[in-house]
Amino acid sequence: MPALHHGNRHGRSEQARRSVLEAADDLLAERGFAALTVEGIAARAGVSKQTIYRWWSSKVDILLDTLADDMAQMLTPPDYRDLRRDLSEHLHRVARFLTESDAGAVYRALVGQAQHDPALAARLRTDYLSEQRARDRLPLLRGIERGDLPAGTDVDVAIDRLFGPLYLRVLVTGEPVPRAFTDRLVDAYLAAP
Amino acid sequence: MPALHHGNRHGRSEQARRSVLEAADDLLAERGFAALTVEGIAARAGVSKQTIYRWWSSKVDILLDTLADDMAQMLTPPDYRDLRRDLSEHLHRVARFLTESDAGAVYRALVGQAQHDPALAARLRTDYLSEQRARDRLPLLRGIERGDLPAGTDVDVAIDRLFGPLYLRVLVTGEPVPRAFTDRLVDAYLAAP
Amino acid sequence: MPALHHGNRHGRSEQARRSVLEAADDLLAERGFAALTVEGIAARAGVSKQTIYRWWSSKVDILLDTLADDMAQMLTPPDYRDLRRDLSEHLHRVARFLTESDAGAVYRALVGQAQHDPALAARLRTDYLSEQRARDRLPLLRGIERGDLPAGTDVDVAIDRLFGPLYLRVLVTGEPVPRAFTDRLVDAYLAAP
Amino acid sequence: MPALHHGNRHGRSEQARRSVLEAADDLLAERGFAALTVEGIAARAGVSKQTIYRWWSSKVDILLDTLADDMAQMLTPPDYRDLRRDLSEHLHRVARFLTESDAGAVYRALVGQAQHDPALAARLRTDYLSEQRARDRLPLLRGIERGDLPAGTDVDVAIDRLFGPLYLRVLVTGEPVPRAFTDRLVDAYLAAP
DNA sequence: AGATAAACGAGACGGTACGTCAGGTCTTCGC
DNA sequence: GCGAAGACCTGACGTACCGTCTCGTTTATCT
Repeated sequence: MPALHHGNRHGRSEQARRSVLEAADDLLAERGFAALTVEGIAARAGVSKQTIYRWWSSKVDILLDTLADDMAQMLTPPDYRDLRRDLSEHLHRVARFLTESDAGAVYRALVGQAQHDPALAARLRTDYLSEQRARDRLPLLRGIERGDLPAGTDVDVAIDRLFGPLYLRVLVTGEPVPRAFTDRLVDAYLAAP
Repeated sequence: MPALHHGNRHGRSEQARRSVLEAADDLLAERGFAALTVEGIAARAGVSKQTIYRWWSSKVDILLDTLADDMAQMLTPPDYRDLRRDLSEHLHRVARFLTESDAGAVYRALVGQAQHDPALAARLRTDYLSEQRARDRLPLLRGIERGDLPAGTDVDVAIDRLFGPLYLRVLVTGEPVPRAFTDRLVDAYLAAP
Repeated sequence: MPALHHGNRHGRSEQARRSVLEAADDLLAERGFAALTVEGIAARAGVSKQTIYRWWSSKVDILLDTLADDMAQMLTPPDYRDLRRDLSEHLHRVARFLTESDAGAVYRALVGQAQHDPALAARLRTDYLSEQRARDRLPLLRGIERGDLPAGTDVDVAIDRLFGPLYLRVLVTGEPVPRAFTDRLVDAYLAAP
Repeated sequence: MPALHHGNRHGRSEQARRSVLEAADDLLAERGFAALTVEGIAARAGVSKQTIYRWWSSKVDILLDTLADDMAQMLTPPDYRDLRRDLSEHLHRVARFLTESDAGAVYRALVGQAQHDPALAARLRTDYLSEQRARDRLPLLRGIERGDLPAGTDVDVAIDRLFGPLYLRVLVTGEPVPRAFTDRLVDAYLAAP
């Protein structure tokens, strides 16, 4: 059995890194963002505060770190070679990510915090949202290639129309986002693309 | 000249109330929500902390108080007896409210905070968003009455489709929301209501 | 029963002040200066760190505060109208203060700390030692007045000769300071004043 | 030129040892004992913390190490075969050691620290002060041998009387210790030995 | 000429305490 | 009785060092 890692010459402890990310995730889920503290994360992770501050600049920074992998994994659109189905499935997955997954809770917390913190907003956009936007474009671009959509289609506006109502419900009104709702958005878009 | 009010036997000081609301508004605009503290508001307003806690439960509560009047004032839709024009104008006003006004900044801060604070989320929805939703429905209801829209139109989905993309830009991507964009949303909606 | 004091407009809590001084004294006696921390004092006194820092600048400052009264009380020389007896008694009292009393332990800790901290050294000298020096002079001045000592006696050197050996044992060699020893110092001084 | 030493099989690096002792001495002189840290010494000496902890147990231990040689060198009493002159010269040297030399600063810091640290106090006494006491006795013992002092002279009390006032000024009152003062102590002692 | 093993630098680790800040509560006194 | 003032306890902040630990390198000595 490998002894517990207590630092070495070549870089950080992967063990400590994982403990921190898991502790942050768990505490966010259990108590919410407002009750999330660096001290609490350190205690839960069995890690010293200094170790956290050595590698992350704030609790927000930790949450961003937990988010990186999950988003690409969960939010890559499928390719059924069928525009309607691709959109329907992708929207549904995004809806489930946002409303049901732990990573979605992290994401909502960060978007909320970004309303108070322009630096976080900028970082979210350049590092996360732009990649997600690139993934969201894929089904539409494939649709244009196949001729299912007109050549001149404004893909960004399409994405705003398809996903905007979903974010409105998730972030503002708190209404549920069932498949019937997301499918209706697809219908509306395809009726007047 | 009447001396500054320092308490009396007949109800609260309107002066203190206004100082607090203004101070909160100003500090939010100047430094942002994260730097907004009850102590800072008290100092700026020339009021004691106790006075604030006597009448409001938190800084969020103060901001809610500043919001109440402004929203009804700024976000009541006009009535040109023309569905397209009503929607276009109303969406444009909402966009300007959200992106340019001080009250809009307060609103965004509160929606952000609501991501971390379920009690605030609930209060926002019951006390503010539902009223706003009622105002948003008016142009569409009038359109249905006039026969500009089919009788079975789902007004709530319509609102989600019209305003969702706008919120997506404001709260998430940070992209501007020019009139051209909001008009395009109206076009898309009217093309497939 | 009077409720516990939790602050008021005019002045500090005497209760908090006493708790802190007692806690500091106790902890010094129990664990020594090195283990004395502001956090520990706060916890023991049932007081917040903030309250300590509001009124004292450091643990050293607290200890100085505990010392003020005790020194004048314990170290005022008696007046038997007899030089030898006055000196003998005063030296003995100083020796007991330094070696046996709690206040003496505080004093030794502060003199020790003053070796590392010039600001403390200066403060000790101006605020405490100079007053003690004034008290130490009294028996000798009375002896000069009575003609028991020559008019030109250098009182300060006399004090150095009488008390120096005592401090050497207390601070450096750690040897005991019995009455036989202090009396011998008095004898030696009176033999060649 | 030999490359910098990075360890060898048998025995420690003399270079590292010297760097550490010098760094500790310099930092004590520059910033004082309170600001002296093992990390600071390591950085200044170009040595790793581990190397320090391998050979010394604390910063105090390092300072003790710097002191060992210096004391014997500087504080061995001369032998002029003249009691008054021997004592006068030795007292003067001790005074200069304590007040003017770097080693004296180290010594004062350690005596200060010993007030908070019984283990250090014990070690200082057994390893350093007893040797110094042996040196201090020499002039007096020679005086007794020569018949300059009575055979029954209590040498330890003599040392306390001669050196005590000096320590009082150095450690407590901070007054200067000029030759006139030390000579006066010798006069007083010889007048009533 | 290796192989070995002690001592080295670097630096990450779990901790303790620091001194500061804001939160929310309580008490006094002036108007 | 309201409001200003401000002291209080609580709890988290981010920092400085502590003393421990591993790692990969260097180098004197022993095969």
